[in-house]
Amino acid sequence: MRIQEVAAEVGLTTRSIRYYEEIGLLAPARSGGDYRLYESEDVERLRFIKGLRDDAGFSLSEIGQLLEDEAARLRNKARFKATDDPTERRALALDGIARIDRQIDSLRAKIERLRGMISDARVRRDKLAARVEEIDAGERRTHVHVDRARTDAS
Amino acid sequence: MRIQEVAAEVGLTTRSIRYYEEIGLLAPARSGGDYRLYESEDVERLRFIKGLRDDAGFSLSEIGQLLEDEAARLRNKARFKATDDPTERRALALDGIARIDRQIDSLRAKIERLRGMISDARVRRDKLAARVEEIDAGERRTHVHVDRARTDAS
DNA sequence: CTCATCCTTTACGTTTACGTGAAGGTTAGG
DNA sequence: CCTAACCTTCACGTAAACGTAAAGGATGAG
Repeated sequence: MRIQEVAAEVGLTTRSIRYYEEIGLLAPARSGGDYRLYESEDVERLRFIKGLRDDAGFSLSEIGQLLEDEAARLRNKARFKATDDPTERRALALDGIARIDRQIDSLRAKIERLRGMISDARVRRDKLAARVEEIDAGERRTHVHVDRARTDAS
Repeated sequence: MRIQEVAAEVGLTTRSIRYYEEIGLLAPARSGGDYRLYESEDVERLRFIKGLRDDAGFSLSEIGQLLEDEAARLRNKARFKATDDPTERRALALDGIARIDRQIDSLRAKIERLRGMISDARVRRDKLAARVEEIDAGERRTHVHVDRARTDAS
């Protein structure tokens, strides 16, 4: 796959993709004529980058860190397969677990802060909902109610 | 409160605070000598801005949108107090609820995407943990306790 | 072989979100 | 009243994350 096709599929501009390569997030193969050639693995990587950027709001340097951890994971995996020394295999696995735990902690911290913001908002929401119910209770002739479904789940 | 005190308390630089004012996120009162004077309400607002910026990764323009919603909420609140027509009061409360729900939805969507990333990570983690347990089980069975800690290459 | 359409590198431009002085006014303590 | 420590408004500088155009090479259909 060449760059424009990848860009269309993933939803990035060619400039962004080249930029990501420039700062070391990516390293596609080259054709004889110096064209960049993207494997499905590269496309996956780009999707991952876009997800981290758009969904989680990570900076490209943070993403770089996560990808390096990912690369270390793959190196560990290869080394794990190459050896049969249980002590080394155990150490490799534990290292992988530590890396993943760091990633999870960072994601979880983000979630916790977002949750705090939600619960603040929910307090305000419930106050308003209570107002509406008061009014409705006062107006016995009407048959309306407030949708409280959103206040149930977190 | 003057700008430096606020900055220290909230954890922002004076430059950032002035910048937020410049782009319309804030409008503190002024003293006779043109000094900015911050009320506790302004400090709250700054905390809110910092939270959205750091925790949720919102851009300042997105934050501006949220704050406008917040301002509309306050206008509604004032209007709510000023009237006693139950129909209008009900409409105002419902409008406020709708605004808050939009905020919550946007936060929740972010959380969901982060959660997806966490569960991906957890799957990988569990696989590695299983490896470690396998190894430990094997070691117990064979009763081999050679200390190779210093011979491994990480 | 030709032409259109890709692709390449190089390089300057842009927006966001500030940092960092410069030049000067304000305020509180001694 | 003086001085240090605030504050003010310019105004230029910067890093990140690209946009955009120029100048030229590669590739595929006809």
